[in-house]
Amino acid sequence: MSDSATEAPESTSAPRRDFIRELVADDVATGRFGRAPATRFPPEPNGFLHMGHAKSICLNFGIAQEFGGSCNLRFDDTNPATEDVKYVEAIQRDVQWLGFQWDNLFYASDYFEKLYEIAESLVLKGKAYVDSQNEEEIRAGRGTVTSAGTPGPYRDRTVEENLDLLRRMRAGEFADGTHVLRAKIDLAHVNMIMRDPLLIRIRHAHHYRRGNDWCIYPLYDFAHGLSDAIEGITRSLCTLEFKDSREIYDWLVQEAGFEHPPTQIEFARLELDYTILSKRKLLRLVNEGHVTGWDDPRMPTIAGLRRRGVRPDAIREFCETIGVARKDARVEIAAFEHAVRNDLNMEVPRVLCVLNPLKVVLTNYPEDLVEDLDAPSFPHDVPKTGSRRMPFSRELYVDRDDFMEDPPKKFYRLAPGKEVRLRFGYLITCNEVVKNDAGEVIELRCTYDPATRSGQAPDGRKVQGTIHWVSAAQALSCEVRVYDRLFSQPDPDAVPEGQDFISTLNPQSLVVIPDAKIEPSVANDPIGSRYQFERTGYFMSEVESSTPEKLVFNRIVGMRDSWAKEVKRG
RNA sequence: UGCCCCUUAGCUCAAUUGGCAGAGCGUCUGACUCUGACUCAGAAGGUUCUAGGUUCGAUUCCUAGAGGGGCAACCA
Repeated sequence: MSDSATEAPESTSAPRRDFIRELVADDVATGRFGRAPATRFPPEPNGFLHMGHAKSICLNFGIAQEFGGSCNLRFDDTNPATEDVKYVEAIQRDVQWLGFQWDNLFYASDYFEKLYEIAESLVLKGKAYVDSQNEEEIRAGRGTVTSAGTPGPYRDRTVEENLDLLRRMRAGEFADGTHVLRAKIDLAHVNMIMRDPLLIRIRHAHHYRRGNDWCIYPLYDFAHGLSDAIEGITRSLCTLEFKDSREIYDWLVQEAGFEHPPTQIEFARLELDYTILSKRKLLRLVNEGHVTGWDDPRMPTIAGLRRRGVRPDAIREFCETIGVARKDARVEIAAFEHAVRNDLNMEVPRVLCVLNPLKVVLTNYPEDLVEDLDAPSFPHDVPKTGSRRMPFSRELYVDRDDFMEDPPKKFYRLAPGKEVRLRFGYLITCNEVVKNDAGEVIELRCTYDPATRSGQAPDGRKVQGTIHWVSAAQALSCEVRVYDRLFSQPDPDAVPEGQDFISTLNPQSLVVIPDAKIEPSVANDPIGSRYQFERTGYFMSEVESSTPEKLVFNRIVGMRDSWAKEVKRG
């Protein structure tokens, strides 16, 4: 009587929302902003996008989609020294590849005029002034976290003088660093950011979009919130380290007179085990040649993951599962790998490839016979169909890992006197081990059971192990690049004094196998095709490196491997 | 030693806003299997950072403390 399952409160799959989505839902319910939810993804074009950005992209574009709002892509290009069109192009490509389309494409550098007008209006209201102290003097005047700052000698310049100076700054009359525009707030404010923050600095530099039109450039705090406001953003999502900036954000949009201005919400930036998500550090890896470029398949960049073979669906799925919160978070790489496998498992065809070939001769198989075995491309639980033919002959290759001369108890692969099943083929038994002078195993001599072509033994005997193989004569030679985590410890930055994250680079992050053997059925597939190499992992033929003569495969991710765990345990 | 933020299972997050602490991933066990994969079933895993307080009742509210993080760039 107690098990009246029908009565259970059908836990309506209530959309579990994070705190940001709660706020946005509330915005919609109350009409707080008087407009549909509007977000933006605002990268500075000074590097390639990485997984951390993917989290932000999924959040910003996701919210726009879910609430019928809009999301802009805005380049926060206010620093001429670091930015470049090549990054602008890469970022657009990566966002689209991830599956998102912006409602508007904007550049903060297009707001320079508008921002300058706001600057003049602040001066006119006595809310901003031109400071002519040098960098050190300004820093000293700001005080410390435990002591108040002190007003500098230029703080009380007249509006006329400030306006004149600001206009001459813009006109290019002054050298870099001689003057700066500051908001006039409070040098003793408990929030350091509010101690007369710098708004505009002089930089006689070439900007990749504005050329030499401008010699004054707005700083982040001045440009960011106002750019949001200009675009009619409702919620400005950023990472936790900007928490203290919220106060100046609010101050500026208010002083600039925006109605229903946007509001900043901070969330935790993503940190991933065994890798680094910092554009500055990734740039170092590129510049110092530790990787081949921003799109090196070991890089946590979108471009690197794409080249590795990861599909955008997996990245989006991953971003959804990690959620968003206000607490610093280091996510296990296993969670990402799970998302990648989960995505690929249902999508890609199976194929057999022997990474470390060991020759097997079937001594009782006819010399010249080549059979054509039928092999389904998907397992029973993947709702896809298709199959290919696999040649089978007297000489085969199997993987060295699948043979042990003196195996432990639970090793159910090939060993002297033991029988295994060849995937899609026959049962074979190892009779003889051939070694070279150095004592290395170079060939196995086996017999096959002709009655087991179905994979079943007519007498009903059970065979524990099934291994993959290829026919030696027909197999294609290929290169396989086995990628592993870039760093050898979970937190690459956790190093002894005097060292840095470079010292924790994993020397085994790339292992090249120059001569692997793959079944011939893949010969005519388009380069860039993804596969599961059965029992080995997921792979993609790489467009950048493959040639018609020799395919090059990247390992996207290995299979979950409980045997490896068993071995590790001893 | 100022201000602000954070602390719930190994990890990431929940807990209908004060009412029996849950999910996914990971781990382990078993079932299934021509992939040691997938799938399925189950288990272990918690002093909700600590100490007080308010309350019939606190993960939730208050106070103090501890630990972690952010802020003193003419970077973003």
